[in-house]
Amino acid sequence: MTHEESKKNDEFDLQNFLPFLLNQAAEHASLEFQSVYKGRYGMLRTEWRVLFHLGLFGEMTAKEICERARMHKTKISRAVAKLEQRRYLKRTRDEGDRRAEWLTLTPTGQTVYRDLHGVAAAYDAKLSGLFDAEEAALLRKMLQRLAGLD
Amino acid sequence: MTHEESKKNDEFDLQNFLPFLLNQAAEHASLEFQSVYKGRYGMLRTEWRVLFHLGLFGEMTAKEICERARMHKTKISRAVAKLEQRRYLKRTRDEGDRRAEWLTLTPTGQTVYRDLHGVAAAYDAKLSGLFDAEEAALLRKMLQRLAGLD
DNA sequence: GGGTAATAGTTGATTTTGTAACTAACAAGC
DNA sequence: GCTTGTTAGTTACAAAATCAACTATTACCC
Repeated sequence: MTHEESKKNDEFDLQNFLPFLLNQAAEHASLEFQSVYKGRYGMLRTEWRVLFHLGLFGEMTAKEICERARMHKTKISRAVAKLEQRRYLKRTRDEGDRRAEWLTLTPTGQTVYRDLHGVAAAYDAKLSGLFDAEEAALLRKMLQRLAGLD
Repeated sequence: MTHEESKKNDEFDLQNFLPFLLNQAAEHASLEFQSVYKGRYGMLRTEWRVLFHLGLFGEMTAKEICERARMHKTKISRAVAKLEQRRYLKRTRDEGDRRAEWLTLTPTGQTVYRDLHGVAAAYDAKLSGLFDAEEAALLRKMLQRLAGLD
């Protein structure tokens, strides 16, 4: 059986398997933007995400970032350490519960955030521009559903 | 400024940033299925993908899998080694070009593939079932576009 | 209040991935 | 047919992700 035949017999092929497709799209969509925060600031994706959360939501604890970003706490812990080391954020112990600490961006961190936020917004617009407005809105809704975010 | 306020002021928020959304959806969608191939056969995602390619397309070289799956050749190389070790596939040198080798599933490999293929198809149907038919078709088309697969 | 369990966050060991350099085989030009 | 360049695939080393165990603190509850 040739490749073409086996493809035809199979109505379920790889190009249509949603987990695979989603992964390909996600990887591809991350690539271009990744080169910006990596290139300009030597940041990892984990670090970018933490920075982005703090920039968007203001003061947060590591635990809150875990939940929102759905990342493991060890990843957060190391990303926070790196961002602190670069003076992008500062930590403040919660005096009410001394296990927790509040994270906020320093002025430097905010500058970096604003820069990257701008790039991100532009890139998002570029991606959205592949579709017309209703399609793009529908896409977001479907992705949120698939991600279990609704 | 409270979290809610800062969210409202920002028309561009994280829940709508496509690379983030895509990533969340992809991770979430992979999770359930991942537990099957991991749990039943102790396979990694890379290995599952190679197995899937060979099952769907028949005989292939590592290079062809690289291109189709968009995975780096070292990942393929290691996944192939693992699958061979478990006797899921066998390699045959191409006598025309002795650098290349053809990979095919063994009967054992085919059995595993058929099992996982069934699970994957069912899971895909479940995910697609979150939307009506046209929406699901549109979603696939949009993801292919985002992935640069069209 | 003392013991047990739970929680926030960190650290260390293991596994997996990514990057570069490598081997072996082929190709092209002269 | 020898040199140079390219390609298929592997291996070695560095970077990063995962998993388990750990510290410090708080909550429960008898």
